[in-house]
Amino acid sequence: MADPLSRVFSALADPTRRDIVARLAVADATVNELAAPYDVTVQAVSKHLKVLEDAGLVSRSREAQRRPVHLEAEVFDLMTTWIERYRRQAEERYRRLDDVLRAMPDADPPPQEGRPS
Amino acid sequence: MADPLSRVFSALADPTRRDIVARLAVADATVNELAAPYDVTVQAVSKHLKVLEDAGLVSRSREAQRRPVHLEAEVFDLMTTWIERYRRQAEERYRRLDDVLRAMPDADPPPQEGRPS
DNA sequence: ATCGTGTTCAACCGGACGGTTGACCACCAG
DNA sequence: CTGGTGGTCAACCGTCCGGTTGAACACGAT
Repeated sequence: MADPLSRVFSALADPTRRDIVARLAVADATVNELAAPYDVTVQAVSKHLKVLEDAGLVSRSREAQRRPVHLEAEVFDLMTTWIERYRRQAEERYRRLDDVLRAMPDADPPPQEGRPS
Repeated sequence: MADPLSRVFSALADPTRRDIVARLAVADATVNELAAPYDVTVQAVSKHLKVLEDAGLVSRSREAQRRPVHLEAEVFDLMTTWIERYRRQAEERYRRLDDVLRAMPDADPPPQEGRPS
């Protein structure tokens, strides 16, 4: 699974990982701090962090023997760009469809047009 | 995996599924039409559509014996809301950190502080 | 009633995933 | 150098996932 977009989406598909991101948005934290709230082993959390790191969502710097984890928020743009693109496209399509329906040449009269909001 | 957010992220973690969404943003299509470009079986695509449907990204209406697939773009908001929330939070955190650094009272001069860029 | 087309269901397979345990490495403190 | 603490690596386990094949279902056409 090479492509970055897949990695990011996949990384955020896990609730624990999303929660970790949420907490890192507040403040950097060490692996042990991050693992504390969950009832899984520290190793499991370390794995989660590796997934987040591979997705570019997180970076670990070395500070003495601790490895503080830091949220790398730029990658979010990758997703929002993708999402917005197709959301817009779909909305545009609605608009166009409405136009077509409204301009119906002589077909059966469209009652009040189907898609209000 | 009950929660909607996980389902949406997970659904979009697959490149084929993202491509399907991209194509559905342009126009509705049947399963066979959707399957044509890929070198996988129709059944596989049908499975992909089920995943997208369970995530609320897609709906299938019955029209004669065909089952046209339609993109349901509202679910995108679920993701963008989540993403924006933490992106903002992280940015806010940066801003605040900068303020603190700039207002450094008289503490020992922080060499360069750990995180430049 | 029968055929053809479009779609889905069911069973199976290999590989990835989330989790565990146990050993190991890196580093500071005595 | 000997611990102790924070973190990772490695091997293993059960489950999910994307794919296949083969059969079934739904419906229009003949």
